[in-house]
Amino acid sequence: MSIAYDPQEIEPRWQRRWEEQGLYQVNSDDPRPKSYVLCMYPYPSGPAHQGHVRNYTFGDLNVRYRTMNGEAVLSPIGFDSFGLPAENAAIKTQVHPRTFTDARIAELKESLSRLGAVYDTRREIKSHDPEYIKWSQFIFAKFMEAGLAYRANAPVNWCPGCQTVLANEQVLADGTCERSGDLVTRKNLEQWFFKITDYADQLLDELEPLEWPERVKVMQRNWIGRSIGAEIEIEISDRADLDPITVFTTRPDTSFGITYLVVAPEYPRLFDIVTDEFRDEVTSFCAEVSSRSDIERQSTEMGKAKRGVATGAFAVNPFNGAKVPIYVADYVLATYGTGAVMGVPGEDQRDFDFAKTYGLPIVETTERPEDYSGDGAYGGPGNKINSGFLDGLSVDEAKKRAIEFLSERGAGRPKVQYRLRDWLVSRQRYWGCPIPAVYCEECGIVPVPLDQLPVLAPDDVEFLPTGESPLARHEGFVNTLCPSCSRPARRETDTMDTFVDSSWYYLRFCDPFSIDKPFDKDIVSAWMPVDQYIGGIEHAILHLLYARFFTKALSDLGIGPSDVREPFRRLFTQGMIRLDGSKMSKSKGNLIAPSGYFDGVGADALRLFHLFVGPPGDDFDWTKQTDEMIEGCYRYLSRVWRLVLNQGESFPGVSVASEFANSTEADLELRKTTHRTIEKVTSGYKRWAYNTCVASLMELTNAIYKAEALGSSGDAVSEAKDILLLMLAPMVPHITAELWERKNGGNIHMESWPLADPVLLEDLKTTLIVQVNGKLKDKIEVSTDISEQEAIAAVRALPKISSILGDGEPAKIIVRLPKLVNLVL
RNA sequence: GGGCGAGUGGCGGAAUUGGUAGACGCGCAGGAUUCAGGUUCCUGUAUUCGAAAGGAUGUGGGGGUUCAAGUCCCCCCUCGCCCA
Repeated sequence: MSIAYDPQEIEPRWQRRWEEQGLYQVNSDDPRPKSYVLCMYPYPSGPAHQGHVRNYTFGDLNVRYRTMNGEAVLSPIGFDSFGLPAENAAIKTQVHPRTFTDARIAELKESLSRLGAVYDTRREIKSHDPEYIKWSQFIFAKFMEAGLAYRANAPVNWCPGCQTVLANEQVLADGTCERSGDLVTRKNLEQWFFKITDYADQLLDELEPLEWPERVKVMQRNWIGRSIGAEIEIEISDRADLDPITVFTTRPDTSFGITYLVVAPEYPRLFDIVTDEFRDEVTSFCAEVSSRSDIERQSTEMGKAKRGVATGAFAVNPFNGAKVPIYVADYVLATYGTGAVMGVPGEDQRDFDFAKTYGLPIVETTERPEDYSGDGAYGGPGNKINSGFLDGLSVDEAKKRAIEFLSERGAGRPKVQYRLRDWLVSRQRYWGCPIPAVYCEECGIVPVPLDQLPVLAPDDVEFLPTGESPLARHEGFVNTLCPSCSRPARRETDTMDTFVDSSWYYLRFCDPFSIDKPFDKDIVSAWMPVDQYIGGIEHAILHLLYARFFTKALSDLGIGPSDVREPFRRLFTQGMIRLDGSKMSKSKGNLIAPSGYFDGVGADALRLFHLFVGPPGDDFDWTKQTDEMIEGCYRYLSRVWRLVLNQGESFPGVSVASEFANSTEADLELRKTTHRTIEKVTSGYKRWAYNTCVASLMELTNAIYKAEALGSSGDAVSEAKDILLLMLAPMVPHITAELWERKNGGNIHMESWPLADPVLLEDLKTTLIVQVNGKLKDKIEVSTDISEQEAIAAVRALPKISSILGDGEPAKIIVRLPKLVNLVL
């Protein structure tokens, strides 16, 4: 009896060997077909949790599987090491964020290493590394030169908890900060933006061919929110001194149904429009609205809160000359469209509700379908009515005709509107990449030139909970010379959103060795796009949209290769791990830390569990039963261990068919099972159905045990064991490497993925299902080339069937050879 | 309110094209091994009627299409996510 399976002895040994051997170091001149497998850039929060384990198990499995399929696989790892937690810790403990972060990185690296994940370690990247900062800043400066980075005064999201400005994407649906949970407020501040809206159309259109989960694509489409419609200039009645109000609408066909106009409380010219009589009321209304969140304001359920007040002014409908009142209402946002909308209560539910509340007329301009029974607004198709020259046209025809009418009169134009806003990138924080800009009284805003990069934040700063960046208080940092005219100037003290760092790291991974540029275009072109990107669904909008924007912008600026327009060809979003029963919270932390499992059942058993527990894309609940299931995985691996080491003799290599000339019946059965398993498991790997791969491999294991008991020959058994190990190798690398070396010598992960012998996949016999009225009655073994007559005769001969039939005849016989015969009585 | 996804034993889940529902594992029960516990091995395990043979029912609920529905169609319920 061999010594027992001891992961504590095996795993560290192999982890050391993989690191020493550098097997997963690849170069761009590798003759093998290239591929690129990447897990999303992790924030180093300390030792890995089970979510990491799942993520990096999928990543490592893909790297090893592709390598066994003959590809040169780029498998890098790095750390998204800037961010608030390190700075918050600094404020609390006065430990420098770098010290704190480096310690967390070391812990996460240790976890990944103990998981058995393999990387090209030469390519490691850290966002806070001066080399990386330099090129992030270089890109920012290039964006400035190209007008893609600009400063603007804008109403911004301010989180009082984080004491910083947030991007729209970082504000949750309920108006709270995604990080701290505090209610986000509005502030007018001058900030840095990236002009992502320039790329709105490309970001939308080029989403189509990507092999991404459909729901991620849908989320991005919604986020970009392209709507096609028209801008209409609406004159203010009896106020020739005022410019018209511009409204945006996707439904110009409903223009004859305009019964009022609404502007946002923040509408810039609101107080030009308001008549003296209404001025006080409007003023107090606006003050009241400013305390409501956008979400509240857009909600359709507001209870009794006042949604709007009249301004006393009137507008003239350019279509029919009708005078309609102008209101100010909270449900119109200044930041979307023009900050003014036309009120069409007949066809828009929110307008309908508003009109009802304020006693405004409602005009229907679309003929309702005959069976229509709704009593609110109707937004569906139908012919136009009450619409002058549009009457009788369909909605689409009327849209076109209405835009023509406006264009002819200079009262409007076709217009495409986006929901996507420019990306607010400046943060009033210390632990981020400093924005490389200098304010000079003579030269204005000047980007810091390449030869003065990186701009590094000084270490001798005070971390205080004031909300002001420590950089702003550091005289030595703030005071500088203008790079352009050398006069005294002031340095920008804001840092970049950390999403900037994660927007180009995958490009740097292709060529982290360049010292005179962020990366070499040709080398990037050789590896990109990422063939398999793996991460959580929580990044469906933010990170993935920003990275796509960067890829396109860098390509246009000539920094990235012209042929790489999309970063991630295929995306897999893994399911989340939830903790069952949020009540038992105190033990949670301990429950999900993987280190206890590494120390106990080993990394292989934990990896196997994550692969086996269910479909990789599904969420799963971590429960009390989970430990027992992990134990089961460990038991299975022990079983494989005993199976492989208990053989009498060792057969090197995977055997070929000719060596099996004298096989017995049991051998043939085992070989068929083995080769059918190759088919099933290979297809499972391709479909990310790893849970069923594990099941099939367990079945194969059971079959080998059985075959040995039945006296199968060594060759068939040895072949089956080899193939079992090869197919387990990407999943549980340590035990398979150990067993392969002991059994056959050599490195299993450099072996080729097994191919099924087509001869062994052919079935001579199969199970034929016998049904009566579609219900299963019996099964018979038949040869696969059985004829219809033979099949029917065999079915009739069954005692069960003949007793059911008696003297009667079936009304109909359905035959699907060679699988099924159904007698219909 | 709109869109997308899901609902299968005590539990996690299987079932490419409609054709053996519950693979595989966990748990549980019985047996063998063991001084004993653990380990390991074998057997059983959807529900229900039955001593058994065997029968009936069964994939959230209700209809439908079909020789045949977890799978396709319609309505409804519950949960999750995204957008309002």
